[in-house]
Amino acid sequence: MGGPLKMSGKKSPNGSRSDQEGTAEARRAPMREFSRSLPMSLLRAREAVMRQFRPSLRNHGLTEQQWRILRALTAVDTIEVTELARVAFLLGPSLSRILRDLEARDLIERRTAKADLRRGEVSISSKGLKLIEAVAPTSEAIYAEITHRFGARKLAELQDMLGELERSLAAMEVAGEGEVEADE
Amino acid sequence: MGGPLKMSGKKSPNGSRSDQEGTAEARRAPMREFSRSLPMSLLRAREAVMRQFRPSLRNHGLTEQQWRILRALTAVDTIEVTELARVAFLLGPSLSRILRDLEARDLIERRTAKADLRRGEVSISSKGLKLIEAVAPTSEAIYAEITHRFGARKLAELQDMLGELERSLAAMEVAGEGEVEADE
DNA sequence: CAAGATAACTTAACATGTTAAACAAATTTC
DNA sequence: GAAATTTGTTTAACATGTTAAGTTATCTTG
Repeated sequence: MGGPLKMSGKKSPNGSRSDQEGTAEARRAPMREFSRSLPMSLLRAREAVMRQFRPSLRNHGLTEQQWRILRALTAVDTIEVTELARVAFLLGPSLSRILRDLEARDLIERRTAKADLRRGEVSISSKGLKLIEAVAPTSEAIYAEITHRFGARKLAELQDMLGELERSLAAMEVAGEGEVEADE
Repeated sequence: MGGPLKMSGKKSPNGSRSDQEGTAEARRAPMREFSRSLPMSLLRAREAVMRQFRPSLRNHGLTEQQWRILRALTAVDTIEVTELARVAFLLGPSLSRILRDLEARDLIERRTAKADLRRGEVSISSKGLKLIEAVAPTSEAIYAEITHRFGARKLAELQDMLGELERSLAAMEVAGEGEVEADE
């Protein structure tokens, strides 16, 4: 996304452009700057990784998000919907739909908290656990292969940087550019 | 995703809910391993970045993908649909729908190639260009702020690593775990 | 050149992303 | 303690992700 923009028209990225690029620079190396933007880099990298996992998940009838939820549930006894949304990194509405489906497939169980009737408590079912156990070996193998190819050291370093990036932006308040609409 | 799994001790999912502390390891550090997986790290990092841009885009009536397309179009005179899908990193069906919408809003122009009637050639309209120019300043400011907060040096380093990760996985053939279905 | 195979899109169908609104249960206020 | 507000979750509505199938045009072969 927001990579440095150069409005079409005059493009003098750096002086001394003696090549015959003229207006055709685009044809030569299309989208150089654009494809290098941080959001695009992150998107492509993630897709490259997920592309490895999706086929295996699909063979077990799971989407990436469904897997994230079941995977998260294996680490806890029960968990509240909101907390589950946080750890599985899903928005409420998506989670709500997926839980409905997973419950219908008997992969999870659900009840309402007695202390607070608004809250729902979710846990994985034995059937869901079996499914996870069936998928896990392949997933682990793929993850190991990725680690091997990229290098364990570098992988750790990358994840450190990603975490740092997150923290760097956590405090950055999002400016909606106008549209302030007087508080009420 | 596929981070090393640890099937936390069998937690008798159904019935016998008496031991409310049994496998408490979970309560202690929920989702430590899971949240550290590479796909989750990439997803969270990207979301942290995009969260900064979305409000501004939204104020201009653009989604992230629509912006990507228009942004890509500013760098070329015209481009074929397939090539556009590649640079904007969108799947054909998504692109097809979005182009239909952008054309209806007169933000892009479209014609079929005379040499090959299957191919569609797309270009940005003057209206689309004006829109881009209206959004660009804010986007650039946000990108600059991100660069400043995280550090230009580190940002470049991060993008290098992401590119390397992509290349590492490019050749890794995706194993669908069985399901070989005899070739036809 | 006509049938078969490819290629470039587009449609279809289902799942999720994203924002807004609805709802019901708790909490706060006056 | 009832009205107003907040909180936890779900619905709704629209846009995109993802895979499969459909369409039309081009290329390959025999």
